[in-house]
Amino acid sequence: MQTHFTIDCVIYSFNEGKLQVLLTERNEYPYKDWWALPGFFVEKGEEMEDAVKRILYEHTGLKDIFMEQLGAFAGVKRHPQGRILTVAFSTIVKYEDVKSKIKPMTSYMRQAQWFPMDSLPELAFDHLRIIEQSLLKLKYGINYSTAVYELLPEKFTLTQLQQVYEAILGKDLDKRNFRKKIANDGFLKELQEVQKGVSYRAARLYKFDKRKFQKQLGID
Amino acid sequence: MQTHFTIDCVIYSFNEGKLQVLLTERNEYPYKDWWALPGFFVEKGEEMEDAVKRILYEHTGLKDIFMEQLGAFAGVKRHPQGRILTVAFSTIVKYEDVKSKIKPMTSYMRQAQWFPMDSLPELAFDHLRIIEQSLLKLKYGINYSTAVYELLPEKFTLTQLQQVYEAILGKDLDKRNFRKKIANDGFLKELQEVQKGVSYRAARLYKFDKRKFQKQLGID
DNA sequence: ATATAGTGTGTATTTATTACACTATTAAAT
DNA sequence: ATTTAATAGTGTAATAAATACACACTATAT
Repeated sequence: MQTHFTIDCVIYSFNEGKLQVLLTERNEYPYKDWWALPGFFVEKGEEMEDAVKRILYEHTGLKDIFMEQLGAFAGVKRHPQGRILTVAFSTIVKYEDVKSKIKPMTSYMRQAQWFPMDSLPELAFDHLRIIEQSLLKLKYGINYSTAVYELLPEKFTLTQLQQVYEAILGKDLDKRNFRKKIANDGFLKELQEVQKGVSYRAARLYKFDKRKFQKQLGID
Repeated sequence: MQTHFTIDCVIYSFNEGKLQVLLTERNEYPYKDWWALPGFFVEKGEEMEDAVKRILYEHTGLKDIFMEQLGAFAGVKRHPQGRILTVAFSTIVKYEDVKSKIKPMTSYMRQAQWFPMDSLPELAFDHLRIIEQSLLKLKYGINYSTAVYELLPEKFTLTQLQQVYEAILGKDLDKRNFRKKIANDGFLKELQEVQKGVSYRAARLYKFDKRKFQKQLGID
């Protein structure tokens, strides 16, 4: 038996203290004018990983970003025109790296736009479910993945890092305990630099040291 | 674009102190005479969850067992005849519940047989990769799922439970610490019954109390 | 000078994790 | 009746990790 085969992509970034998701406005039936996850049909002979990269590139101008598979959604009724199996992926990009104007790339989609996770519009198909499931995965893996650092610029303050944790976990953390945990992990490189352009005490900047992270994880 | 659509199923059980996987011998090209995961094409209009149930039933005679999706495997080159997308699932059954003779159900597959995880035969397609990935998932989720209890009979001893943990984690555990952890979790109901038919001191039997487990998990 | 907003720090308590060795019970063998 | 073989069952001390909690410091804007 054959099925149509698409991929959908949950693209995260972090801005204004909030986790953001990239959505596009559909220009085709069904769900014309609804917001949906960026996604397309996978082409004949195309690896699905390449299709994800393509979508990411078309919507953000970014390349070579790691993407994680969430799973297949294949309900017979998820699409009014019969089964369309979609494999959902999630990827994380730095907000600042995405060109300010995201353009419509095909006739199927109008514009693309960031939405904060806590105020999503109504979504086409089962895309809300996909996003929810993806967030759960992000949450459970937060300490075993580099996701939080991919959401931040190269140099960041501990407060920003804490905000990313809080956004993903959906709860506030204690500042002192958080810093103790981070110091204890030892994945960060402290820079001899501080934040600029703030009208209050400037915070110290840090970098993520991927090598140390991988070494620590590898030992387990 | 359309693709062929199959599902493959990693069916686990536990016997003789080892985690076991059910495999079938292929009777068709490609990979004729190779061992492979039980799997089939999903039929038109059939939910993939129903296809998994069907396969489980055909191979074990069992129904109504929970199954977990592992993800889609869709490499263009995984099947010599062009892309065949497969969604892998895993399920767990009690060894004792499976009829002793597992019969071939279709012309595609000859026999089905349990193999202990630590001595699998060479496998068709990317099925070894699927099994490995599935085991990883089982391992990481061991404390947050009911998997271990699904591998055991309704009444079991603490030693049996420990063996299941050891089989999944792939390492030995300390008996006293293990029992302390289990007692501390509080998911087990101690029965006024002991093991029978053993030629040494009979161990106490326990039951898994699913309600307590779910309550505990829900509070988080 | 002072108001503002966020930075940066320590200690005590509780809770989990690890390491470690002997006695108790039963059925079978003698 | 006694011994043997096989597994069940149990506690404590040491260490490490997680939590709860409050105030002084500093850069900038006005």
